[in-house]
Amino acid sequence: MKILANYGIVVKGKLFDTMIAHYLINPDMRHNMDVLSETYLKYAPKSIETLIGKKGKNQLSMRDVNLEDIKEYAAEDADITLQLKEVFSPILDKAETKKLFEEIEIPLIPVLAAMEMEGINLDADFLKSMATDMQKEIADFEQKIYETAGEKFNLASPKQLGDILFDKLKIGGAKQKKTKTGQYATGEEVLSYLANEHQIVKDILDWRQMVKLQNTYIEALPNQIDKKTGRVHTDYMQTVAATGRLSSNNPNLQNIPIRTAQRSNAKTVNFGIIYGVSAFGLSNQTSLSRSESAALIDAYYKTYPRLKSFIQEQIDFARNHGYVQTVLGRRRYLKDINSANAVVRSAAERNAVNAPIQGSAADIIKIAMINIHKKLTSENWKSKMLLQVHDELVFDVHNTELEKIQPMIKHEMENAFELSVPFEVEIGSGRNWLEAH
DNA sequence: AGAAGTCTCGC
DNA sequence: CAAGCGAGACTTCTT
Repeated sequence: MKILANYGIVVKGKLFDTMIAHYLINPDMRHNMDVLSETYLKYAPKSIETLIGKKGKNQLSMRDVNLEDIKEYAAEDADITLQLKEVFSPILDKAETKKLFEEIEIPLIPVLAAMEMEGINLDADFLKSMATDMQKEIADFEQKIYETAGEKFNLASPKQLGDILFDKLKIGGAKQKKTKTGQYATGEEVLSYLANEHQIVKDILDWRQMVKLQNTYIEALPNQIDKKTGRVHTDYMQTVAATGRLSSNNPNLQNIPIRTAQRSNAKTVNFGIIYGVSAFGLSNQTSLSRSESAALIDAYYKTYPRLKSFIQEQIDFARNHGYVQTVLGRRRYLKDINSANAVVRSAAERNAVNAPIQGSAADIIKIAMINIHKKLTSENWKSKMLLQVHDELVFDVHNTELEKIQPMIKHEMENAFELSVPFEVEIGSGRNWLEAH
């Protein structure tokens, strides 16, 4: 989807793979992991209280704060500094955490504020014409679906849809998955499984995708354009995600569909295994059978003996200390790690593995952002940093700086923090976000 | 009006 | 039972 009308560059770091390799101390691992899982999946069908806050509390927005105030970020009267201090207060006595607070989170505030205030350009004309085309297509699909169903109903209601599909049309037989409230489940996973049973299921999947794009992005984003600046200005939340990631809202610019290709099979497998996916879960997602999935997971552990011990070490550490931590000492407290309830405890154990990987990646890109912003301002670059999407930074680049700025940004990303393995970074440019990928 | 539930977009 | 972290659109239930 074409979003930016500016010239932009995107820098994307292999943060997830790098963090795993770092923790497992095997520099070649990220490549081997791809090869291994691709080998297994080659013939498979495609189908296949943290340190920094709690959800809903202490949400920080940079939008309403005067940039000049933020620049004086150490000042006691800066709202955000006070809020951050409140969130951090229980752990400010710990030396390592104090360092994280003072050297990462506080210096990040003016960086985020500048990005929010800079805003981002939307190609409003393009979105408008896209909305018109999309509206027509959505209406056509609705017509077709209602005809097939033999009645009109609220297609956006999973409840009504479930009754039509499973009670009236009796698709997929008698035994259908239910949600926790007892209505039929009609999620993507369920419908994809039934797609070959009835054309209406395929149509509903297509309709859902179009409506999602239309309502969440194509029509919603232009409404978020600021009248004064003509751009959209997201709010970055610094104290929401349990792992230390940022989040973005009003609008969320971290979930813009920028590429149609999802995640590769290898990625799905790597991702799942590190986070403790079961054979059941993997087979659901990849169309591998349960036993094939179990064999794949087993092969992973055999190929990477450090993987199992890393997982066990994280769990043991969490049991002993009540928290796990990232490379910079960012903590995630896991109150359920010793729970008697196996489901609850297992979830905490997966958190113990996930948090240091996801959180360390967040630490490292934050350092890179601070350093890049420092260079952009002190060296009087005209280009601006616009967005952060977890492992990716997006810049609005002045034409004259296009060649010169790329090595600088790449270098700052790759060298933000020294790990036991190199951190690989890709960089691309284009006239909009899509082209730059 | 607000909360809860369901679903789907991103990394 | 069954992969981590988010935001948000929409429907339905509760107050």
